[in-house]
Amino acid sequence: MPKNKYELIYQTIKDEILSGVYSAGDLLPSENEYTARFGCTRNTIRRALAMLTQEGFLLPRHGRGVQVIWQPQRSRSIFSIGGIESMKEAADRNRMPMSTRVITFEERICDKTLSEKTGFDEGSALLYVERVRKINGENVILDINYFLKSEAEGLTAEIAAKSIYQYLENERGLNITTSLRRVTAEKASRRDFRYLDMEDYDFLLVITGQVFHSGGIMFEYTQSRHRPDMVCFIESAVRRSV
Amino acid sequence: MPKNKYELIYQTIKDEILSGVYSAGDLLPSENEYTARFGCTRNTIRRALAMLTQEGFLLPRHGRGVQVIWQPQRSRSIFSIGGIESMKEAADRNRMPMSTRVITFEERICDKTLSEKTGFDEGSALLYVERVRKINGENVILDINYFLKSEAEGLTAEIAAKSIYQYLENERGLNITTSLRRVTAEKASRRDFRYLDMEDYDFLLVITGQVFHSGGIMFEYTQSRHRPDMVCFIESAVRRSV
DNA sequence: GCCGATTTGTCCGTATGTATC
DNA sequence: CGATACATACGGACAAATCGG
Repeated sequence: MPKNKYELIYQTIKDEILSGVYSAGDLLPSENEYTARFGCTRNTIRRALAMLTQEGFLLPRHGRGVQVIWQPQRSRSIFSIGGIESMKEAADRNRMPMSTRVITFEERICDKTLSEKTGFDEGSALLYVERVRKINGENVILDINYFLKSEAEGLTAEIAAKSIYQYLENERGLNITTSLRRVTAEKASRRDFRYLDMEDYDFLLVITGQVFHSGGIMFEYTQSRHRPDMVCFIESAVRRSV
Repeated sequence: MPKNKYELIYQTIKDEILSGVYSAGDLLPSENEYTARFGCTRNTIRRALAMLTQEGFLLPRHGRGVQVIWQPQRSRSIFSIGGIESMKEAADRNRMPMSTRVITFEERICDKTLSEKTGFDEGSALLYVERVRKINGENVILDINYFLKSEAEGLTAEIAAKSIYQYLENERGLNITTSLRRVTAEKASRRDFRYLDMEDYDFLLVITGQVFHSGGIMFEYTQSRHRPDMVCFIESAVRRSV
């Protein structure tokens, strides 16, 4: 349940777009019409519309109106990398049956090499977790995570099999905020072949990232290794003045 | 040269972060201090800071301040996929010598298969362009573009060798606005092997996208095929309420 | 081509809420 | 508890692009 007005408006309009109230190419009602409908100022409407624009749903045009964009690919998407979303949330969102198997759950101390790779301080106590994601009966994703142990206290292999984010947010009250992500393609390792159903692929789409919580410290380094036919999306890209 | 106040402030603060005026973990001056410095309202400051947050430079925390985030990966980055940027712009930004060779430049009519793949209407006249990007002496990127011919009138192979975006924006007055992008890993095709220096790789990182201009119509379908060691970035990802 | 209405874009000033210290 | 700092929201003004008459 959205608490803020702009979130409510954002969700309402987004639902209307997704349910097909407007078709592609249509102009949305004007901002002034929305202010009347939602009983707020243009600023608040504009904030909600800006979020939808950022996600690639809308194309606002000066003097004309705001157009809904046709998006052939969105329907086929499974995981988006524009937002932070746990695997469980993504699977739920797409109504896909997904199961998780924890293959490693152990403590590690951050050495120099690992520190340079992950950004954790040398000597930090970390939790190392490897999980295999099975979707539609196939093992297609290998997730590798390093958590800062001091921040993820109480995390167990049982919880990791369900949803770590849900535990951290609901039980521990952590607030996941922001992350940086890097996308690469990599040759599959022996470990990838061992745990994933690679079919005839010998490479992977790898998404690496750092996650910060609202306490301000980086508490997770994550790597998600996807079989290439598991497509990932950036919801939108916006051109800045150059 | 930024025309708007918020762009100027955004650039100024961004430059300060990049030049190391603040180090990682530091708190930025408060919004009120910035309003005094730039002579504007908090709204305008907040807009500039929001852009930097979106790009992953900042972590604002309620009641505390705005922290600069440490980013080990950014320094090694070449191309970002959070924004729309021409290859030439990215190369310039990173001060890397890049050259472009046009290997195909021809007209095609959109058939049913192509229409489903690209989203162009069946029967549309398209311009098909293939270009190889050489960076540091190596052919590492194969760019494949379909332009809507009616919108890219006057485009020539000579222009394609320099910068298509520059031509479209400056000469034709088109305004590139928004796009949707998809990231996959793909097996290299014979064409990839033929034109790229693949070393011992046999797969590519592929970024596919649709580009709209301010006229509201999709006028470009683009595919950028990168040798895997050419890393790409998403500048940031933000967690929404779930 | 001009004018006025509409619509989005930018910016201002202010008030209040809420988390942190 | 008060001071500070970010978060949300209000209301208004003017600019700039578009469109119909």
